Amino acid sequence: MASRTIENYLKQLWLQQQESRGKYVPMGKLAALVGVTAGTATTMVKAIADSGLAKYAPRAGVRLTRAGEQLALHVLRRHRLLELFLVEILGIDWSDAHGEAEELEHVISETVLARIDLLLGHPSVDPHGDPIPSSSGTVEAPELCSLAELQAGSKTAIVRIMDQSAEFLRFAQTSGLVPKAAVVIEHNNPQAGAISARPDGKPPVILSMAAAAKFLVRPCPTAGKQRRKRS
Amino acid sequence: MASRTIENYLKQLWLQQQESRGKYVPMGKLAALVGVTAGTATTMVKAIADSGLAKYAPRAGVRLTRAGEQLALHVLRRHRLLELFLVEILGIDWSDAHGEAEELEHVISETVLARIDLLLGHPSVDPHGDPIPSSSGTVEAPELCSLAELQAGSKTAIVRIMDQSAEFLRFAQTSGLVPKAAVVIEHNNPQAGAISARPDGKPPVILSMAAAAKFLVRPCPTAGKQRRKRS
DNA sequence: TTAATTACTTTGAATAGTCAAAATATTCTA
DNA sequence: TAGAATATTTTGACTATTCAAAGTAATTAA
Repeated sequence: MASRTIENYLKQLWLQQQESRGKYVPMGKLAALVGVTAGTATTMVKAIADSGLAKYAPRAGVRLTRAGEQLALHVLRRHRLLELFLVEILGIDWSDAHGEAEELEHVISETVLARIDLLLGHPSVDPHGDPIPSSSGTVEAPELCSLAELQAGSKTAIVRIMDQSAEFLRFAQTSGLVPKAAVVIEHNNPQAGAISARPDGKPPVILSMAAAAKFLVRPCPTAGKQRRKRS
Repeated sequence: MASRTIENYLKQLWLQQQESRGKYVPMGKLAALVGVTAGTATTMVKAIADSGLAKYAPRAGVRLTRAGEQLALHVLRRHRLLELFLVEILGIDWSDAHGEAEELEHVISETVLARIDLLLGHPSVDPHGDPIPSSSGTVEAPELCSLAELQAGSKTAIVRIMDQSAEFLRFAQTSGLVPKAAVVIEHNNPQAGAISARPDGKPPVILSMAAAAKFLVRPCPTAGKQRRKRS
């Protein structure tokens, strides 16, 4: 099977492809994500491409093949199920779960994974709201908008958080901006470059647009409303 | 810290030293336990000795230093807590738990281990009855005798099983010879080279002396009884 | 006490993964 | 469009771990 190292490259590649809508991922980007030098990434990617898991275009970048995507999704499934397991069953801190899962995802067996999945009741999202790929290697991520896109006065609920760093998650938790939390937008003036959001039963939180964009919510402003607004 | 590989060498070394009462472990033995060639073991052991975790005497063998023992015990603690966790919490088969734990023991963090320990209620033995070293690196294994040493008619209870192989454990389980099971010795004629033991509520099981020796029990024949028998 | 067997060590080579630095492209800027 | 700046690839080297095979020591047997 694929080594730990290769599993990591594939996973990062998949995640990055989501961001960049399937475009070729540049070497420098991949190298940074995996945490190696660009030269190392080039070497590894050529090996990965040789084994049929990715397509490599010199100086353009890399893209996963179907087989590569499948493998990446299996790693991601392990990762996300483990995160949820660590938080729900073992009571590990939300902000630490990601790091712990990074290690475990490469050594957990199918058998153990199946038990975890069962114990958690075949969950569909991890503690950050990220969808858990199915065991057959499919994911559906619903289209969501972010806190930054909501007008003052809107009521919505956090669904997903697009930042796995322990610091950001700690901030999100103490602010009350966790998945399933109800939130009211108090101020959102585009000129100000920041918004104020009030989680249910908590004091309002000021967020830069960049930070607000990391919180995906539902419901969104309706298409109708948006259209009316634009016209 | 120590690599996975080195952790494995140390663990096997510790286990073997228990068997051989602290004597130097010969290279061939260690190599077989770790699953490498003797040449590889020699190379690794020299490196381990250089880092102060073991004492290496060419052509005589290896022995752990105090530091090496400590490290080995931490690995063993992880291993045994994980085994119990896999069986108790995840419902993994008894006979599979050992193999699964072999992998996990090298990647589990102190934090996760502490949660597992807590969840299990700070247990003192793993599913095979092997004692779990404390977090400060101490183990006490009570002196036990084996099924093979009991006379016909004795009643006792299985405490520990000295074989981790999945096949043997499957056999033990289907026979009802599991830790805590009450057992009556029905026949034990030294000339026959085999005994018959009946677990509570199960049909009797025939065991070779070698197999019977793998089941450690309590209570043992009393010293008094033994003396009387010998005289 | 020599010879044979067995155990152990050494040597040379291989693999996976990595980095630093040099060489090459590409893109951006003026 | 000629540099300059930036990104990528290549090269050479290094670490950790392994094996096979050759060499060496110790033990056993005759």
